Amino acid sequence: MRTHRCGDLRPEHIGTTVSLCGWVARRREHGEHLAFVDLRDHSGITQCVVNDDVDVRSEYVVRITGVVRARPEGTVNPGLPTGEVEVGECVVEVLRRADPPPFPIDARADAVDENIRLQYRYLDLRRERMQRNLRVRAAVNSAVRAAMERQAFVEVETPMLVPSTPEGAREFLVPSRKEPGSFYALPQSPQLFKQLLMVAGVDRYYQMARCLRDEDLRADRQYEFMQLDMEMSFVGQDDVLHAVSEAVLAAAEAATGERPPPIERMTWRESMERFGVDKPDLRFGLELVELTEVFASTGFKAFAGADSIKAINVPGRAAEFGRNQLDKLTDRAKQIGAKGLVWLKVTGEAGEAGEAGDVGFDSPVAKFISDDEAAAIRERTGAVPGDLVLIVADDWHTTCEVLGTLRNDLGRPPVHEGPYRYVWIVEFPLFVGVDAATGRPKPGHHPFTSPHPDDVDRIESDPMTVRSIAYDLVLNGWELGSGSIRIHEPELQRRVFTALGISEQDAARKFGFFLNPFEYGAPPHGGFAFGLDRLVAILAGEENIREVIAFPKTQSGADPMTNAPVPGDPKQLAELGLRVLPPSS
RNA sequence: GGUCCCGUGGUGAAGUCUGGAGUUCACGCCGGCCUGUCAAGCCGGAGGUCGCGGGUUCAAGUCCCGUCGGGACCGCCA
Repeated sequence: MRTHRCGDLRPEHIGTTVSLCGWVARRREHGEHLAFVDLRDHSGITQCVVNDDVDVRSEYVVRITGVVRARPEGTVNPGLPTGEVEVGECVVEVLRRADPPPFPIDARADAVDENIRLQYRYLDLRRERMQRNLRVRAAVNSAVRAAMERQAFVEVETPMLVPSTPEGAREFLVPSRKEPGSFYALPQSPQLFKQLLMVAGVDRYYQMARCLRDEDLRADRQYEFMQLDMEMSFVGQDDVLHAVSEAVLAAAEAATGERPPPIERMTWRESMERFGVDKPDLRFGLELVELTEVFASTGFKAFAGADSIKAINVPGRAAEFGRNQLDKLTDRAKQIGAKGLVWLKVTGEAGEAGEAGDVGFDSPVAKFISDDEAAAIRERTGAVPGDLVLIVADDWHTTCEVLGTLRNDLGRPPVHEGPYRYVWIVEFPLFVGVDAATGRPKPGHHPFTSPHPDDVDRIESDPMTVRSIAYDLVLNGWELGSGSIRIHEPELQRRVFTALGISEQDAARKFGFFLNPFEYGAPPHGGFAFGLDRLVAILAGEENIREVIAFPKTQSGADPMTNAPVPGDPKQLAELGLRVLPPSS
């Protein structure tokens, strides 16, 4: 039907007769004998000149045949890739009339209520931005596959109907028709299967895996999402990191045209100390400053005896923060778990080089801070008049977390601004926090994660200090994915289970179908999984993964286009042996 | 489960704090004019359950209560 696409035509095509198919983006009529029709398809827009009366409206589907010619002097449109040429002597065939769309099919729809965009997603996707996002996604998928194939990974598909597993995210359940009252679960990840593929001798497995988790949705979380899932045998951490890096860097190059530099590494401990989070955004400063020693013998009650005292210095922004905003910062700090937040506005005149000058703090607690302490704060944070210093004193983890959150709130640029800063976070703790019910440590990654060999001795004596061979990949403050080297020896697995408070009977009951196969010869192995939606969103310059998913759900898990979810049909329910309870009051 | 923001012709906004006739702006839509425009221009027109329900009031888009929908976040996401 067509000889070219709407974004193809250039001066080199002048003189050729072409046929274009697409949607009418705009129509500019100048009386009966001259009209401009901008024709759009996924590749772009071309201006077509019609010298007859023509009845086309916005979004009509048409085929236009004409001759490519240079635009007359002074009418070139530099804003359009095809702007040096136009198609003249046009014959227009209307293939399908169209109702006026509910919103303009161009960048103006960026401002339209997202619910309406989702209700008419097929129109939203017709727009340049969304077409670009779909194609960035396709390019990333393709590059990732190619990188995995190059490295001798074998694509294996794992089932979507799996047994429910006790740990981890809430699962979607699928009722069994043949066994009423029994259910499949949809996989929150192919974790168990991929490790069994290692037992099976597959050696290197990968899959573009759809994962489903029935947890509340966020800007970076949907019920269903895609992971590059992979697992390797007879490897250590460096091998896994290298293989994943190849895929991620190839994907980045495919999306942006530029291959990023090798991905740097940082320990979890350093990330927490410097950035207060385990997914640091390295694009900006505002790093945490250590002050615990400064207040070792302080008279200030809020700081005395605190496990950890840290600060961030927000340069030059003291004046922005009135009492109201400072109260909001304090509320935010409390929301994260802090007992309070100390703020100091640095006042006065900085001294000449080497001189202290006449510098003070404007703060409700200024009178509790000694001159020596004040000088140490200024020296360590580098604070000068006009700066806002925020201090938290609490246990180490809370102090880091609160300031890390404030750091992000106060300094984090939009995700598409500035450079891409990839970083591996390594040496995560094996255990994180304590289970309120059992009083036992909780696994940081999952219960099959290998402890760091240097720390194995402390599993029993000092479990909370044991590091693991688990690692995360982080890009511009977003967690892209995580992985670990797995335990393949039963003795070590037993010790970790014991630390977790899982008895042998529990282990057999909960994980038996998974662990028994290891008895037939599990190779040392490890793997990784990273979220493709998140990677694509950042590479496409989007703040929200819904923008890179063709048909996403809203925050409440609904699809305004299909109206899913819908009430169960009584016949279907009966066949499945299900009865719906009335909503609890 | 919780906190905060939003809901006004097809679309986006103003109006809400401080109650007084569905008022306004831009885009779109319909009709007319127009031979070089390009998010064309000019003239005219149509289009509304102010998300929904209740309350206060002589009077509610505006105040109060509830509810539904959307978004950001906390919890949750081994």
